[in-house]
Amino acid sequence: MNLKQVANALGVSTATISNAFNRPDQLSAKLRERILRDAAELGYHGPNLAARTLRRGESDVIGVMLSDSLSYSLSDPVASQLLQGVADVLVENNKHMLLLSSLVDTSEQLGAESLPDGFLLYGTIPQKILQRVMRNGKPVVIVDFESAETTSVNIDNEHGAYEIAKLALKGDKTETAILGLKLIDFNRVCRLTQADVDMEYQEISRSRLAGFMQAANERGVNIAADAIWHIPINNRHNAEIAAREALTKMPRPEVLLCMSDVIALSAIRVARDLGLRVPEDVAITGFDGIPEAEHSQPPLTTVCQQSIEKGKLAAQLLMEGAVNKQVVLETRIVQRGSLR
Amino acid sequence: MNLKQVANALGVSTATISNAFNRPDQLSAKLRERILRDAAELGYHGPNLAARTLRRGESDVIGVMLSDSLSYSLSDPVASQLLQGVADVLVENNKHMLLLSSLVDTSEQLGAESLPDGFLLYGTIPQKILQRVMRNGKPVVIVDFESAETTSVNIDNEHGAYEIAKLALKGDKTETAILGLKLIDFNRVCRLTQADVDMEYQEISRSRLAGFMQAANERGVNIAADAIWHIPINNRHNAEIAAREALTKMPRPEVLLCMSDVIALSAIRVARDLGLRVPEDVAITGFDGIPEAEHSQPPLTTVCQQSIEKGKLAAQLLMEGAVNKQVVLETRIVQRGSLR
DNA sequence: TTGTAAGCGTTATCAA
DNA sequence: TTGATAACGCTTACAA
Repeated sequence: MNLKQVANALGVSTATISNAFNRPDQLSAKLRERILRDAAELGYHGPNLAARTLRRGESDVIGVMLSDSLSYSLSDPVASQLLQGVADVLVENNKHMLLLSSLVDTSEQLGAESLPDGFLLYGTIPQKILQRVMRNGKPVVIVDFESAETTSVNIDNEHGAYEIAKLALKGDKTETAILGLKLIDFNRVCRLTQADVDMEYQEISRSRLAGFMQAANERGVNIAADAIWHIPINNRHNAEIAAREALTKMPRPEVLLCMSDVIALSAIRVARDLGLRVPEDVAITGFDGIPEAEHSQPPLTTVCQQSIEKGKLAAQLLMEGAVNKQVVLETRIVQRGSLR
Repeated sequence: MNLKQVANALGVSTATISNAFNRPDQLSAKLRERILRDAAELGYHGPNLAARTLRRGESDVIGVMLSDSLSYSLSDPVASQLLQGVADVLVENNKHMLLLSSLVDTSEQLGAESLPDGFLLYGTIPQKILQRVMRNGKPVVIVDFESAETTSVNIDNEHGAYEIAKLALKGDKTETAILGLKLIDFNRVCRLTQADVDMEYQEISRSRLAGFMQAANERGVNIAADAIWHIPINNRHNAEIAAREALTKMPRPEVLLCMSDVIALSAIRVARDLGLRVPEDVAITGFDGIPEAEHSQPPLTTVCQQSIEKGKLAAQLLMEGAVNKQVVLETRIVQRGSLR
């Protein structure tokens, strides 16, 4: 059932049907009502999106490209919250959301990239793919990733990390370990070497590391490379492995600086399993401010980033067609029981 | 940059370019290589999806329609897990995922429904919308929702609820309350009346209620209507309100049967706030088997449904073009600390 | 292996 | 308000 058939069936021209759906001002209200109703009855619910897109050059679809796999991203609380914010704004603007992953590199995926009117890219997207997406000339907003040529929304990772580490290293605590995110290019949990620490690697994890290290420096605390864990995937399983290693290390850390709440929450559980009291035996800090962080025992002291708001803002900038605007959102420390 | 321009630039015919992307066997491997490389250099990454879809009648896009808002669904652990499973299988099959919500009813949304090659519907979708989606003749698989005319994936909610209630009501415990999901058509947390209990209402919550009630009957336990809470939205906020009411009710419940893990986890927290020991003062059970349920204190005894697997299976059935196949997945009880 | 051309369902323009 | 028509970018049958 297509527009032409509907026009025939209703005894009006195709132009009138098209206008009924796209330009209400081009016909009388009654006629429009009648057309919409009768068309629906015939099983015609509006112009075919492919044809309409081809003709208009606009699909009302927004591509949301995630740096990780879709299924990982949907399981990660931070990515989920970002998507919630994005979804809210897109729905409000009558846009549809097409999920893409920068890990998929098939010709089908490349073809799909021609459909959206604009893109929202989340996380560390390979330069090559970013270039490809940008070259098609549609609006792009990137989140949690820096690029001078694009509108972007970021948080000040280094500052947030600095602030919380400074808070954690207050007093006389000195034995400190860091449970990091993906810090090097290796797919298993491990400790860093000094060479790893000195390496350049453009990820938010590096900014957080820099913040931690600066605070440690200022407090006169030394954190050796082998007290820093690389956690390639931010999930419970990896986090528990690293937390167990860190908390059984001798001398035992009095402070555990974690680069994500997921990691910190796992660390709290591991500490409990090991019979350690938090924060008396070991203080633990997180990063992100996910909802679960409020409800652990003890609740988590963390750096709150408003992920939902970040998603909303990014989507809004995309809707507005913001050009080359770089936004950096504030973070704030939320002090709870895991750190006195 | 389109296929024709690329053909001109490379000095070959449009058919050859098209074949290079779609039918590798129609030209020599070297020529194909050259074309793909040169085309990419020109900024052409493959056929325009709208045009390709229009011509082929296939978009490689699958529409995933959620009964709730996108942003709520992304925040709900069960829906998220389902989406993870779906995403995995779709990506494997080189399909793209377009998110839709049955709550959105604009002409844009209706238009968007013309794009996908098939639909996966999750949750209680209004009959009218289900009909509309089905009328366009594309494959449809529904999840957590029953309809004789469609392939569907469900779990046996009544049986799962029956089993866990039977377990919970073992021994001499009799004072019981139920924290339900959406049981009536009202948007605030409240208790039921007897009339509400007797009402017909096609939701999984009703099956779970039936299972609870049957087990209670068999145990000789009476659960009054005013010991059953209606929780219209499955989130922490609503759950806490209901849990607080239930746990401060006199006589105080010894058993709290919750229709979701999100609710049960909130109930555990509320119990702790009230100074009640779980399970000594009040035993609490959940439903779903979300990851967090393993890590609460105490960990939650619940009915495990494998939501990720459910999503995978549904997507597989959709990919296979299964016709009118009704699958009911097993649930299993996982006994942990919240119920002895 | 190549070139040609019809047609997918729409929108927009133009003249009536 | 209508009807006719070109164009959007592609795929594919067919002939070369």
